[in-house]
Amino acid sequence: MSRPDALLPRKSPRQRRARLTVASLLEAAAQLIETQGMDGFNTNAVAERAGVSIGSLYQYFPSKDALTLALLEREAGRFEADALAALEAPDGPAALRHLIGASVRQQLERPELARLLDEQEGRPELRAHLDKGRFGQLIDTLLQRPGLPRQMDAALAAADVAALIRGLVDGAGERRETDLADLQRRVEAAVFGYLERAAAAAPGGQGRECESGMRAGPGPA
Amino acid sequence: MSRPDALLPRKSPRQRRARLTVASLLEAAAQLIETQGMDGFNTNAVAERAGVSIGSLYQYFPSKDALTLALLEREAGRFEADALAALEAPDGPAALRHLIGASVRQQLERPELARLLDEQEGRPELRAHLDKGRFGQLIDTLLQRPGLPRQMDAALAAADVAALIRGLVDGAGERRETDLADLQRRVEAAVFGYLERAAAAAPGGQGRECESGMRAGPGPA
Amino acid sequence: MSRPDALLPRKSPRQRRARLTVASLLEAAAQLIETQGMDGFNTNAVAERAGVSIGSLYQYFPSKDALTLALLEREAGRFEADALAALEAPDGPAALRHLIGASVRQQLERPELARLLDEQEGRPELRAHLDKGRFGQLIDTLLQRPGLPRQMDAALAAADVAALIRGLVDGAGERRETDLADLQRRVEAAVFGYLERAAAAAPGGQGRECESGMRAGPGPA
Amino acid sequence: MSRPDALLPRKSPRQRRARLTVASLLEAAAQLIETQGMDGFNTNAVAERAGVSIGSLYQYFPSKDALTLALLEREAGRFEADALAALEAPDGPAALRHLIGASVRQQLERPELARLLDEQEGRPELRAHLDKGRFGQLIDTLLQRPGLPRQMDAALAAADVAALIRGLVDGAGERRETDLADLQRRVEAAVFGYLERAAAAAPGGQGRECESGMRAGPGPA
DNA sequence: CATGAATGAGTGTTCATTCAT
DNA sequence: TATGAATGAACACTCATTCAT
Repeated sequence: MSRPDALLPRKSPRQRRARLTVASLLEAAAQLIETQGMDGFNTNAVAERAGVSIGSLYQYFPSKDALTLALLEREAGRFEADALAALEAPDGPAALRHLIGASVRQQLERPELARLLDEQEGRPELRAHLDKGRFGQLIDTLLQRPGLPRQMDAALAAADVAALIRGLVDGAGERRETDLADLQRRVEAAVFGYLERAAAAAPGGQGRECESGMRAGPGPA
Repeated sequence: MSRPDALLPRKSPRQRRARLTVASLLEAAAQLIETQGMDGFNTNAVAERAGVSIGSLYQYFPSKDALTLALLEREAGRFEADALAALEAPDGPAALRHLIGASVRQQLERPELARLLDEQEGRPELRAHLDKGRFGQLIDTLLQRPGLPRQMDAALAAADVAALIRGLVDGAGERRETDLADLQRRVEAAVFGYLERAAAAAPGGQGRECESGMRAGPGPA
Repeated sequence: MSRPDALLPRKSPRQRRARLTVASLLEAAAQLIETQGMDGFNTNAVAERAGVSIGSLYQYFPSKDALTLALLEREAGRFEADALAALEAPDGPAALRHLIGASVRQQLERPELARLLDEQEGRPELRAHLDKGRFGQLIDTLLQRPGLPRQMDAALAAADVAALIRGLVDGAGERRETDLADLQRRVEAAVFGYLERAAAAAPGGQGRECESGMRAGPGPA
Repeated sequence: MSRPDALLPRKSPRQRRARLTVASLLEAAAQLIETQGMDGFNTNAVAERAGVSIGSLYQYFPSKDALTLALLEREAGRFEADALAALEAPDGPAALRHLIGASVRQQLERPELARLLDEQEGRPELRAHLDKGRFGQLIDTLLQRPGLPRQMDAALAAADVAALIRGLVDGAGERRETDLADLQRRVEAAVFGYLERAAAAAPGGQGRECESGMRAGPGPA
């Protein structure tokens, strides 16, 4: 907590072995969080499960928070790899649908992990170091796409959409839902419903879009 | 964690002094959680801030979790006192609007507390002892009211609406929003949008309601 | 008390330093029990007297009971190292005399420690994990040797002899006796007297042994 | 621990109600010790089980040790009421047999209580205030009676006999024996065996008594 | 006198982090 | 560089005892 860089990985692993070590540490952390909750997530246990000494863990991560952060980023990366394809969708609704799909997939793949990491993102120590709103920014971008109702405050709408997606998928995860398609359908209902009505509430909103392409299309594979 | 009743209050305060002690303990816990996050929430600190000895805390709460639970219930009680009025609203939309209002008020009054307590509700040790889904059940009831689109799976829809409200208000709390009316408007957009579209998606959905009383009315007092 | 393995040593010390740590912890525990009684036996004090941090104690002993158990076993080991030679004695009486000698030596060496540890053995949490009756079993074996009166219920007789030895030497320890030879003489009187008379009481007991080799011989060195 | 009289009952209960309160406190203590071991024996629990406030407990007993002591004395009194009849026995062996009978009865009636209280007697804080060796003194007296082998050191022999009886009956209690007659038989074997041989070992011991009235008679009623 | 709320030193235990080897 | 022994601040919780009501 002392040094300002206490959250950055201590060194980028250049050698292959080092990269492997880092990867096993992250996966060990993920598994512990999944199976035992945040209570079971302690550095000694992570090291042990990774088959590495606690000293080695601190070679690569200067603090527990740094490890948490790295895991958060690993998951964010996985999500983005999936979500960025949304940018290539033909129009706004399709793009948004793809993004929702990515969220749903991410969540239902490792629900407990996703949910608990979501909570960690709220921790003040981590928030500062998080590419915060990368998710929100992506949505922000997509909301500009044609075919979606123009929002008064785009950033706010993006944040709302992000929060709304997160709330729904976390809830589904807690209930151990597994039906991706159904969840996708409901999230789309909420997102597109919100966009339409929030926009409409603004003076001069465009009711016309009520029957636009926003109506549930085929959705992503 | 030893006894099964380790979460029930240890003894009910009979004397006035005792009731005061319990109240200060709960409020001290609330304040600590608000100002320092869950990290600052430890039994010794709670007792100190309440101006009471640690022994007194354990006279009334057999464990830290019991204290957390009691706080959770205190807040749930406050919410319900506000929310139950929804049952007296003339129709479904009005009732739902009132419920959303209660949620928004609760959240924006003590945003950090509300958010962190929401997270605590997810802890397995507590979930079991929680009147789980009191919120969801209330919504479930309201969704049956006339004026709202009939949902295929009412319980699921209720859970979704609950998750969606919670996601949006938590997000607003994190961003330290203070404009209750605007937040209310957006949550209504999401909720009514979801209900309409989720219902519509079901075969034989009723497009007619698109212009029904669900459209933003004056909102709750 | 939580995990079932909370009494097994947590990890075996591999490095020399670790072995030293464990040994000092055990000896510190022994000394505290000796000098301050069980009241002074608390983990923090043990660690401090051992010149080790409390954390180190818990590296090797998962709980206070585990430490107690280990100490119990250390002492049992010392006793057995001495007592097992009894098996090589030429006949029953000689063997029994040797065993009594070992008991007497053990007791008078560190009387308070021996007495208090004896009491600990009775604690339910520990009894389960104790090679219970190793002492009794040894006696059981010796009682089969020639030259000793045959007992009706050998196991019961063995238990009685064990209890009787323990009672006498504990009592002597409490009185701070130091004359090993005299104590040995009296314990032999009780043990052989018991064996002869308990056997005689059974129908067809052999009064003949009244003047056998059971009469106090020279005893062990 | 401060006042020198911290172990004496704070006041002799004169009124009938007070005597009742004291009695229920003692019995509550006894039951807690029996059922939960010394761990369950704490002042608050005793008061609660006795149906009395903790404040009242401290009205009658200035400290926990005072309560323990009083319980110890209650049990000693019960024992003596039974044992003193031994003084009226016609000869030494009969008297001793009666004493053994009293010990056996006392032990098997409430074995766990008896055993744990025996251990408490060893506590330094209590030993000082105990009519120590009332048991030993009684034996001492009995050993002077005709018909028993003369011992060199009568006090030592008495202590040995006491320790030996206690060891055997405690052991039997731990094994949850219930056959009073058999236990009595074995204790007599040990006691008389010890007396005969310990005496015989002294120069000029009287082998003659080998077949004296010490041989197991009918035993006490 | 009885009550029971309040006290607080004390105890067992955890876990992030350091550093000698 | 990797190891794992060691550290110690921090924390949950207990219980003998006091004292205002």
